[in-house]
Amino acid sequence: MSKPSQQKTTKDQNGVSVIQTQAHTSGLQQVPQLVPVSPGGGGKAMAPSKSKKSADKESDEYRQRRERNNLAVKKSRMRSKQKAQDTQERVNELKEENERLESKIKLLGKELSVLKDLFLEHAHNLADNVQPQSNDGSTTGQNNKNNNTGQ
Amino acid sequence: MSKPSQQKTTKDQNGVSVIQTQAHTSGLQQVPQLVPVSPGGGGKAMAPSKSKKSADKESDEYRQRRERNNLAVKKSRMRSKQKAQDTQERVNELKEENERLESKIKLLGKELSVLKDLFLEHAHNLADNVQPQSNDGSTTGQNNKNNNTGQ
DNA sequence: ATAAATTGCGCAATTG
DNA sequence: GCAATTGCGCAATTTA
Repeated sequence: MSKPSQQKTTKDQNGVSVIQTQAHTSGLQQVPQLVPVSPGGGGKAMAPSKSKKSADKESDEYRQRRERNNLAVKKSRMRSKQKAQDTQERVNELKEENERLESKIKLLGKELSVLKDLFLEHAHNLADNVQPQSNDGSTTGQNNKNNNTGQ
Repeated sequence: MSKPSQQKTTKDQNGVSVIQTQAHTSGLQQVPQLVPVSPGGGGKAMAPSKSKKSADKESDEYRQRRERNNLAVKKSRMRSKQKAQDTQERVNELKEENERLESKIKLLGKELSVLKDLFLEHAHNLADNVQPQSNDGSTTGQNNKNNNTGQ
């Protein structure tokens, strides 16, 4: 998404950036104050006055644009962060759901197992009692042929 | 993941940076005006010379530290991004797994249903044939009492 | 006390 | 033209 353009790791593509902000803790320091101007090429040497519409710096226009952008940046970042958080939450939710589902599966498996056993038992009963009667009260011997551990 | 520490959302903990910015949204705007240094503390006014080891700027030390930090920052951000991506992937995986589990549940449910039906049928057969024999070849009437739609 | 890691922020180049 | 993104560097903090 969006090429990183060609911005090498050129250390300081910045050129200027610093305006005069800075100050800070360490006791502020001087002002960098530099005017970028174009580097080598055929720089147009526009007078420091207002060439055109004062697109230089300090321009009201400029300042305003910067501010707008800063705002947009902040917003964008906030959204980004939020999204990441949401994603994380989604992971947790899904994990929980997964556990629930697995529990359910286990349960169903057990139920199935029980029913199957019961079933087999009866089947055998029938087989054994092809001809009913007698055999006193034994609960019909339990046999164990198939352990039925499906899955 | 790392506490957000105590950084209020104070907007500009920066110190200065504000040039004249602010304003915005609602429209009001007031002049920021820098903060008057430390309140009660002992304001040490060290001359701009070399307060110790030239930790000012341009210092080799400074430059080196900056570079190191820049590197660290880059690394950190990369990791962060990667993590986010991984999280997203995890979401996808979990979603898939979820679907699989649900399928399995559905299947097991069906199996159970079948077995239960079969079971009931037999039970009824037995009940009807409390006294075996005769009754020719009818498959023992099928009754339908319980529809067994568990859960 | 120190170096590395994080985090908020502003700038500028791109994108859409 | 403008808002949204994105890479980058700075400085303040937090961790280790």
